Amino acid sequence: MNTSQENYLKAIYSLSEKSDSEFVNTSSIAHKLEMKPASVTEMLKKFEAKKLVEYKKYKGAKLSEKGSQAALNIIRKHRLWEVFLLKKLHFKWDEVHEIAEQLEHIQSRELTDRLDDFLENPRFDPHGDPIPDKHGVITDNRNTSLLSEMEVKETGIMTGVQDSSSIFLKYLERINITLGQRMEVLDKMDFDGSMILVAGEKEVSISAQAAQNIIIRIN
Amino acid sequence: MNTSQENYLKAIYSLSEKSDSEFVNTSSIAHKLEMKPASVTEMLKKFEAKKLVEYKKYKGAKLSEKGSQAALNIIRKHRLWEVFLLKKLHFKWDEVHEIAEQLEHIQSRELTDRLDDFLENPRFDPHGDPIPDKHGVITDNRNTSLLSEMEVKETGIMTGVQDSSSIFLKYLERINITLGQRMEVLDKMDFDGSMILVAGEKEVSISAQAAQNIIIRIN
DNA sequence: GACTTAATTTAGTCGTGCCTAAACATTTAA
DNA sequence: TTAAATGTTTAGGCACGACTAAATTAAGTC
Repeated sequence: MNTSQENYLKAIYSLSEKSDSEFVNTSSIAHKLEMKPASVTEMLKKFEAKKLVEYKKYKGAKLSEKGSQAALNIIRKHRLWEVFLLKKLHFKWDEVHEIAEQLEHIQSRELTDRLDDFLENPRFDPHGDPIPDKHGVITDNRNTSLLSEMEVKETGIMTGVQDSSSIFLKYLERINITLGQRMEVLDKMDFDGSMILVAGEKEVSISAQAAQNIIIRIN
Repeated sequence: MNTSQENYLKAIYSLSEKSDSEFVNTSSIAHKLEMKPASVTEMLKKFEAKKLVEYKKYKGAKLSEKGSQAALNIIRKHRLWEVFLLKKLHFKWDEVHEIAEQLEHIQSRELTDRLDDFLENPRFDPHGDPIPDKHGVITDNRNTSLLSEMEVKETGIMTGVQDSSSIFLKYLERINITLGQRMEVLDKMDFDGSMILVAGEKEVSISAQAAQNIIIRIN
């Protein structure tokens, strides 16, 4: 299993998380990995042979138990390294993703588990995503919703983002929105779907597009 | 520049360090990388085109300034990660090399420099090898010799090993020889070249082969 | 239900880094 | 100084993971 194949597994995992149907189709994987659908088809056939996925022609692929475990292991490594980069090396939260993309492919079970202990077994990464334990189990007890789905006067705490691209994270930092902040929805504008919030102490206006990418734990 | 090419650079660097002639030949590189000479020839031609080495047919290759800097950068990363694994994650000194072989290929200048600071700018790795600084400069002020070259009654401090294979390091651990230990040569046996030492507090017998792989700072 | 459109797969190609076998150059020894 | 032995390069091939273009299947529309 090399870096390329691990990236396929991650892509399939994250797409199947968000999609309603069981199978993820060829073109969505291709789009996510910035490759051509033809290349994806080839790889899916190889994965089928290795029993990492169930593959149905013209329908797509679904991770097997073995494939899921492999994907979760990579996600675990990615998120642990992100914590390391932020907490120990003091990177900013929009800088960690790119480097973790490389570190997640380091092969050593022992390393991952020791890193986990060194970081004192964090349960969430800097973007609020839960970190699978060494058995691949995610205990995500967040009662979550997207900011865009909240009603006026509802409150909650920002626990994560759906888009961890540098460009989005920089935007959030610029308008003083950070993880862990309590938020209350003051208004939703009919005009463009933008929202007015109290975030931290201040009043903030946020676009509909941004609100669709912010995860809130309601309470 | 990928992992394979970085390994070539490292191999050329370490061979040219030990050899007397300027150029390192094809077969020694091939032997070190466990590849066939034909493959090495091909890669050397690519490196020549990239101006990483000077390549002379039937003679071998010599790193250019650019090639040396690239090699030193990889060595710097390798040794810093070894320190991290030993000091922070509490791996044993014979376990760190293998994992550092992977970590050394992570590409991020910023990461390397931050790691250096996090580790408080160590000057030597767990095997006693000096760590190049961010400009690729090695300040190795050790007045070194091989244990095998010491005379009876000479003393010194063990500062490194030439062979960092797990099998050798385990052997040293088993006979209670560790880095930083003061050593005095009590006897050299004509029979097989083995040596009797005081290492730490105890008397130890060590084979000629092992003594050729132990670096001592004389004083 | 036939037809158009969109998605997917197949077939064939390419660059990379490795290989083997054969040709060639250099070194060593007679 | 030439012949043999050794080391190096060249030529051709292979697996891998990507691609394009063409063929095929599925889905949507009239």
